Amino acid sequence: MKNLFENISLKNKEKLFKIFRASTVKYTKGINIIDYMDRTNSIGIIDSGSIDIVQTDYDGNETLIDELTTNDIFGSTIYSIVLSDECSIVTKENTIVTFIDYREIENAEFIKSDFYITFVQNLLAIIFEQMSLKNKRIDILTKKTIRNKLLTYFKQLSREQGSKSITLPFSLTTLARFISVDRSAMIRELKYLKEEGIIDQKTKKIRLYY
Amino acid sequence: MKNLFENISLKNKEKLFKIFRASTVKYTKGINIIDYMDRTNSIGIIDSGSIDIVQTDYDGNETLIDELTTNDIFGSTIYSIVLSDECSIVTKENTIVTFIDYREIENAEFIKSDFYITFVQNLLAIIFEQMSLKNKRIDILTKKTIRNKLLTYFKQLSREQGSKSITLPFSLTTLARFISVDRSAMIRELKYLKEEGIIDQKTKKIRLYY
DNA sequence: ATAAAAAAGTTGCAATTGCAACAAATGATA
DNA sequence: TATCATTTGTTGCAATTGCAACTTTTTTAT
Repeated sequence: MKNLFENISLKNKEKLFKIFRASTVKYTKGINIIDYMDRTNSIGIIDSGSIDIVQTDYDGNETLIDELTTNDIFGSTIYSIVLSDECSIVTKENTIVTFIDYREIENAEFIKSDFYITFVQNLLAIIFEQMSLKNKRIDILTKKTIRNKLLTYFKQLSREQGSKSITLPFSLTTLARFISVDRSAMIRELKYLKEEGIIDQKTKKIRLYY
Repeated sequence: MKNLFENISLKNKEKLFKIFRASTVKYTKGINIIDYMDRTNSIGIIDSGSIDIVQTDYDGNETLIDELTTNDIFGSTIYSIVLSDECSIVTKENTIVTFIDYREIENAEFIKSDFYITFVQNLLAIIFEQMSLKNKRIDILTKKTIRNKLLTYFKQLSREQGSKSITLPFSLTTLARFISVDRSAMIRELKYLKEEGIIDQKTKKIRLYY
């Protein structure tokens, strides 16, 4: 997967940091990043680690909006909800984030230098990748039954991993949150799929017979 | 909303078209675009009109993957499913699409010219907008009840339109597809929300009391 | 190695939803 | 303005799902 500063020398990376008023920040586990960032014009790119985007309702209920990992992007431009008060961005582990000031993409002084163009192209590539991920998730979420959500997800993984035998990239608990269904209901549905001989499953190892 | 060729002169637009091997194509209603496009390296941007992205299963079932309108972007880079055989892109009305060869973003000869940079920035702005839309839709789709899906969507609209009195941008039938629930069940839920005094609704006009 | 924490798996039950099959209202078109 | 098409609205019913309240297994940390 592409890195934001791929093919850019350390020296030029430093220049870019100046242009974009960028900063790289290390957070420990359980920090609410939003307290530390300029809410309006920054986008953050995760260099390593992972974060949750959590929305808290008026009555205290917490909804997991998104879980982000390496190379994922967040910021008010992308998550319009972040602008609102109810939202928090919490690190799940030690996490390194690079913030850039989005406005500077439009008025940088080094705009015609090679490294600037490389940077914008890297950013574009990352965002395309992100778009693809979002579309895949929407493809799953629009399915009306847990069964179809699971089968859609498995098919995606099967295509990516090039095999009918796939390995889940995360726990079943996380999968349930990803496809936004009740965990116990999801495991029940997995049981049915096994009983009907449509799949074989043992924790994260799944074989598809369809 | 930004246009891909905003602030670019007609002359430079033509140059960009050459660089990106771009072409603008007009389709009449009901055409499957995918038959006409380079499947692997093009992205299409809708200048006007609208299209459906439809997936056809082995047993002939059609699933609406997405409905795209002006400035929406599609292509194998974004919709990985498009690569697969089961997917078709069908115009819903007379539609104008601009195709660009994505690879050329990386090796264009006019890479340091102003119009090239303007173009890439326009593209970036459109994609950020798209990302935001996708995130909003995911925010809705991850809610577990029709009621919460509706209320989440209404809240989004309310924020956008800056009022507790909102107007749906499309029909209730389309809304049901957008939030991916059964239409009759959705209308039933709207009825309950009205009975409980949480909203007022009459076709596309909705007033929020929460 | 063992305690603690997280994940996996089960089940009963009530609530929600999708589906089917309608009727009524609204909009478009010739 | 008559007709056709689309959208809106209704309801019964069966299937699916979420929720709660567990037990068991696996993983992590000291």
